[in-house]
Amino acid sequence: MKNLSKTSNCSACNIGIQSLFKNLTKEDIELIETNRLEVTFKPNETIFKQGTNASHIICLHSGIVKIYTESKKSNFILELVKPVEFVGLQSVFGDKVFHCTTTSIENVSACFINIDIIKSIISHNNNFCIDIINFISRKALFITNRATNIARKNMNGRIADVLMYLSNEIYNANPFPVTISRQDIADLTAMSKESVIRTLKNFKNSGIIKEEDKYIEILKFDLLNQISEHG
Amino acid sequence: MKNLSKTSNCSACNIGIQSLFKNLTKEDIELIETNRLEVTFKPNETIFKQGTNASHIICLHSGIVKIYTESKKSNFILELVKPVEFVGLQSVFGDKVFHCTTTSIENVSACFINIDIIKSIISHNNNFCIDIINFISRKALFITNRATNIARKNMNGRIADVLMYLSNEIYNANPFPVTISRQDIADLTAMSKESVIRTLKNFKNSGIIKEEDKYIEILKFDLLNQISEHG
DNA sequence: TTCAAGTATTGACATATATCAATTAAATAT
DNA sequence: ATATTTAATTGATATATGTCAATACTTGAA
Repeated sequence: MKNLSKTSNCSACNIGIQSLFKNLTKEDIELIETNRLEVTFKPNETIFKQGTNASHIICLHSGIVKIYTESKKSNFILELVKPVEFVGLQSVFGDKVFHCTTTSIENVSACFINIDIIKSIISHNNNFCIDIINFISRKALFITNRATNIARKNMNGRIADVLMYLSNEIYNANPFPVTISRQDIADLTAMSKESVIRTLKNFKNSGIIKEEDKYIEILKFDLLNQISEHG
Repeated sequence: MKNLSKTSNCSACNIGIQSLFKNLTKEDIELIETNRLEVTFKPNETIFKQGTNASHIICLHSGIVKIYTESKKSNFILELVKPVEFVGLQSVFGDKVFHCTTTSIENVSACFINIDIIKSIISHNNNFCIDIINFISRKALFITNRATNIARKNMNGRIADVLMYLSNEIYNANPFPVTISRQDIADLTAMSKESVIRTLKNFKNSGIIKEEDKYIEILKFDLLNQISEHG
């Protein structure tokens, strides 16, 4: 974890209509700009640790992170997050303690923003407030879907889900680079890594996917969708 | 589903420091008061249906409801909700469509509040806004824990969890009345109902719980906790 | 280039959990 | 009170998934 001089600015991050910053005033942005802390991480470094005080959120600037709950036995990855996106809001507002650990999967750069700054903007900027409500609501629905799919689907269905998730929502590519490990996929699907490997092998043998040079390509999207639905 | 004349008022519901109404002005409460629709349900009636438009939230006034995702194969109950509590906020703000079905378990009375009313209050009452952020954040963390526990624990652990959940958070009693079916417990724990029955039987035989006249009593709380942690 | 350490793969086997069918008990309607 | 439906229980069996141990493959360090 290395603290660098600022290589970016908030306005540059504030892209796309879905940004949480879209209703900030110039002064709000300035406030964040002067109070943020830009930090870089190499792969596999801990950004937030489950159980610690939630005093900051991050704005993920580059690189993918995983968010997971830890235990002695195993980890369960709730979601992968790609830039530009915020991490930690639920914990900050829900319990002041992080319920999950956040770890870099690739080289990551992120801005730490003290929660008091966010709260002070919330207290006078109503539109920002509404944006946060929408953001956290969408997170809640996402986790609802995750819970349901884990509870209901068999291994084939869960692997089908994770493949589409990686292609459609995380890497936005097909073929997509496999920068996560088999263990990560296991932790995403609540399976053992051996079962992940076997299921992927079956999918390859059935011509549903292809893997080459650390890239996976989805060949039969419809079939994958069907497997996701019916196991 | 029967539409009654109003038998309650919002101020009476607005009890306890954790209420979502605690920062509403007199005028805000009045606005809700005049626009709410009080409705009663017998057991097993649908209040919100998954997939339909999320135009209202409810304030649950009496009786317990279950919130679950449906599919051909099976249902997965995300949570039980007891009064006084709000239902539907995540869906309203996250996607405008209900991701879950809400069904009465007992006799239920609830007020339907149009989302436009809520939004109009949000737009001028910043403290209410913050209360909603906190509320939805806590929901998100709750589901996070549910997902994690389902993903990680074996049948014994999941049944231990559900027993403590019912006693500590839903019925607030020990012994507590079993107003939900074995199938409901199965849908809460992502198990088959036969496995639920067998696991409960084991717990009874081990003297961990006792069941009499539709009441379950937890006898060995520490042991149950241990089972929840270590399977 | 070789070595060491981690990661991926495979096969054999154990086990947890679901499914199916039959029976009993409880709730509801007639 | 009796019949009918629904829910709970039980046992036998099938199946999905995990575990363990051995081997191969990558990757980065020396």
